[in-house]
Amino acid sequence: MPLAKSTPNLSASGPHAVERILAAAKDLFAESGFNAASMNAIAERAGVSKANVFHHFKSKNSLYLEVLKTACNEPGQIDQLGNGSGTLAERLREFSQAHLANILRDEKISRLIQRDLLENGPQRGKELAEQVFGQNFARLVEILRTGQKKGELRKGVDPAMLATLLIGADVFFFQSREVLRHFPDVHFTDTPESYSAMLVDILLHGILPQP
Amino acid sequence: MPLAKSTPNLSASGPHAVERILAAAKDLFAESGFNAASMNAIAERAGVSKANVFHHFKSKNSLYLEVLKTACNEPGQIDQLGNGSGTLAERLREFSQAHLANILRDEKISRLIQRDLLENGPQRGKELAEQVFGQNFARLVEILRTGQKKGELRKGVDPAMLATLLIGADVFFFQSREVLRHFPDVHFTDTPESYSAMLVDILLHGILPQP
DNA sequence: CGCGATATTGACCGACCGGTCAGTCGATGC
DNA sequence: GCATCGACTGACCGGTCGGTCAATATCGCG
Repeated sequence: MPLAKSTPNLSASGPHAVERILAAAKDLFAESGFNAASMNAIAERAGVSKANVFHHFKSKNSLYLEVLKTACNEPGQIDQLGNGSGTLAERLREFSQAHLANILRDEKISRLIQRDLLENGPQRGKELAEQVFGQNFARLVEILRTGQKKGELRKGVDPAMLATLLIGADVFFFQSREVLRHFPDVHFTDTPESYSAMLVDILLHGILPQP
Repeated sequence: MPLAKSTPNLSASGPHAVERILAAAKDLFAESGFNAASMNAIAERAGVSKANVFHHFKSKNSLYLEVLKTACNEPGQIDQLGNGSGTLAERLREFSQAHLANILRDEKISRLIQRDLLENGPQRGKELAEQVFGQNFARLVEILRTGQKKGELRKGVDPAMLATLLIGADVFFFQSREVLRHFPDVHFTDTPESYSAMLVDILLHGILPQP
């Protein structure tokens, strides 16, 4: 047995108990939801006793909130908006691809948030809007708005609507892949890049002939 | 006490027990999900004993499946695609508005399906694709494809992608209203018609200036 | 009326839930 | 050596879960 500094835990390997509990809780909450993920299961996966979980977190709900908080602050959730150079078309393509890749990479966190919003309704919706998504959404809208003032964007387009469409298309792709996959006409479920590319192409040029 | 025909039930008023159980189960499953909706609560809301629920449905899961089946076959879920007259623009506008209105009107069913897909994953995704959404999606794609052959639609556009975008935008609006509502830049959360209108406008003409 | 079938019920079961509690263990400071 | 403290544990609590069962109420039918 290797000697970690002060060998604080004897049950399972790796990091300290609190981190293992948080990791196990994140997995189980994301897989099964709040109710279906039992404290017994979380403790077992973390390699500690259930009582120890309650020693570190005063209740199941506080553990859940802690998981949510740390999950939302993980690196990778902050979207690279690509404020930098390039035409609007290039930047949008870049953003859409990066955004969709983020969602797919942190699938657990995405499912966690999706579940939370579904179960906790409007009240949680406000919290998520203000504390998690608000800043990034506002930044995206601002970028689009300045692009519109510089003439890169049509006058009649509402920047907030365009931002909603960009994000919503990715979110819908994420959570409906398993349905879309079985439609014979759909060929992009396994290549998110091509989905992003087609999305931005339609948004840029529209669907009417003769641009 | 009024004399209904043959007065089959003495507990609660209205339709027979089975229908009341199905209605109560639909409500509770949609509100709370499969696990959180207890058979006790369903029986209580239906005005019967829990044992009676198990008399009519052999298990909680079979009751759930029955609810899903009847819910998906309810009138109003079959989208009016507006095969009829009018330009492509008019028909798309019509379809998008009707589709979004359908989702919002049958909110319980929409939440039910959303929950089911989230909890039962890929396996249920296949069932939903084949038995519930497949026909309507294929019809929408077919309409778009014929429109493309008649030159109403740009060549480079993938009809399946456009259909996904049309449906996905509405679904995302439905399930993210409570978040979007709290973004100061967003003004369309209370007027789905304007959302649909802006959506179709962007899809038709794109976002670049000078069409 | 009586009789079989069906609808309905309250009492009950084992399993599991979130949460508590008394107490053990090992490190630290004096 | 010894008191103290946080990490940790197994046993246990009241309560709820899905599901069962024997008994009763009500029905359609001859």
